[in-house]
Amino acid sequence: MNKTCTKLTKMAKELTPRSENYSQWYQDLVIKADLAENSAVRGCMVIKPYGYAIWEKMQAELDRMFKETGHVNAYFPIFIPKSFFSKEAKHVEGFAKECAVVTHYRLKNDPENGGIVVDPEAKLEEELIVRPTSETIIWNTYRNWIQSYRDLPILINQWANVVRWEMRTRLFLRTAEFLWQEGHTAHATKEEAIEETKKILDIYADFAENYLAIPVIKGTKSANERFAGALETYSIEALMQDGKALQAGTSHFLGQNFAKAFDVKFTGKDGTEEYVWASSWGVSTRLMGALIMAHSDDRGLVLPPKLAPFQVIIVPVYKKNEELDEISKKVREITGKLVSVGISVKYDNDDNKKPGWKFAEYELKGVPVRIALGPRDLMNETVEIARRDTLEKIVVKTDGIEIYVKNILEEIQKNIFKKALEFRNQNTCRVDSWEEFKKIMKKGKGLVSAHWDGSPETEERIKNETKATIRCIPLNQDFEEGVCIYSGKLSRKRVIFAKAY
RNA sequence: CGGGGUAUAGCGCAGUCCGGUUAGCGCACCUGCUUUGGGAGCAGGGGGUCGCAGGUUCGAAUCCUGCUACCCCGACCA
Repeated sequence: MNKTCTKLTKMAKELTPRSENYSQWYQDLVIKADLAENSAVRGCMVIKPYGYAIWEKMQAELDRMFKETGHVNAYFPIFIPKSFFSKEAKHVEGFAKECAVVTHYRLKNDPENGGIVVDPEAKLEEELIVRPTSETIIWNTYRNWIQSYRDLPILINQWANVVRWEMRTRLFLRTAEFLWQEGHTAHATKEEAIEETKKILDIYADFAENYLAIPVIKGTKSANERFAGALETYSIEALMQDGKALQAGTSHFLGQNFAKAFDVKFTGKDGTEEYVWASSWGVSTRLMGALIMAHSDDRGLVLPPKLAPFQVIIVPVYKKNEELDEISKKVREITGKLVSVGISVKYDNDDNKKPGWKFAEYELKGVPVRIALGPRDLMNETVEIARRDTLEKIVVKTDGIEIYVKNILEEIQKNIFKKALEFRNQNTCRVDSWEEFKKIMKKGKGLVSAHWDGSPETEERIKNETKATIRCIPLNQDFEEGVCIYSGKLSRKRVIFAKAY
């Protein structure tokens, strides 16, 4: 029984519930498009080259945004001594149940049964936790780096893998091991740390909307959903095509919790000693899942041009080899023009595959623009251009093609965001009665904006009765008098409810 | 950890109820010819410890027992 396909088939159902042949296309997508396949390791993923190229594009853009705002990259160990981990009470409570633990450092041959066993002699004095997140080991390090206000702020980001031994995994959305970036900043004042937390949230929202082309809602988390060890968790929340919400990125204001746990103090200008203020923030390969689930259609992926490993695929159509030579010559000319305006291009002149096969293949891979070029075009000085988002085809003159394609790419980027936004608008509603709320949640689709009395108990009861959770308390909203949908108590704000991944 | 399912070629599956020659089908793969503007056609070919270990039987993919792995629904989840 193939794990990959079963899992992906299921995921495809979630992606495109309206599609009849989802499983076929998604298997094709993932296996042929090299997005990912499950490895033998429980709940982990293999990201194949094409999928990884998308991740690299994301990395590159985010990295640039971080650096433009004064952040630098560094790297810390994957192993965290157990004692570090338990220093912040809430933190350990939040992560203890999902940690991989290293207890030994050596194997040896098994003389009795053959094979290899863990050498009992090689037991570690202190167990090591495979990082589920790096706050503890980083703050333990920061203690040695920070003495004075002159050492602050520290604005460090780390690109790394982390392991969370989830009871249940979902491809891309919740894997046992995932790749991410985690920022860990240290500040002299509370205000500065909060400002940093919000600044990063803005970067994430900007990235989600302008690169991933996924509209997001910025907000704060309720106490129940807050990061273990944070005073405030900000997040961006997105709506997937199956109507479920996805937390796409988080930015945490940690207060002085970790500074206190790891005794990180600094001397201020006035000579007084104070604990350092902190933020931490991250986005992960979950964004790959978001990208797939937000835009895919029955033909496969739809990639925003800004994140496509290549934006244009050129497919030659020919019968004889001499024709291919002619076409290839023309393609070199066209490629040169496209590259000159910053467009990335791939030319697929593989003789083993027919044009029709290639058309379908690159649609699965979500390549934004396809250019087909055959003898007919050579004669007329034209090419056929096809858009992935609308599937429209049009024949245009090769003269000035670079401007034409550049415009199309920009249009696609805007258009898929617009589509996603329209979908979200259609699937978001304001609800003021408990009966209506229950009815909507029974269908389990979409975002619901409703009043909540602010108590964790009410939140818990709503969750138990409907499976809906508070995704976030949106920022920048006007106060609005109302009554809690569940308890009837007074409320001054609406919050976003949804079923979530 | 509870409930339900699955395990047969690289992938997707049929065959299991009711045991019986040489275990099939589609895709993929290899060879040849014809094809090439939307996943080509024909002909031929290769590939299997039927999840593992026992048992019943003249005979087991099929029945029995045990085990393992995976999937789904819960519990859990920044």
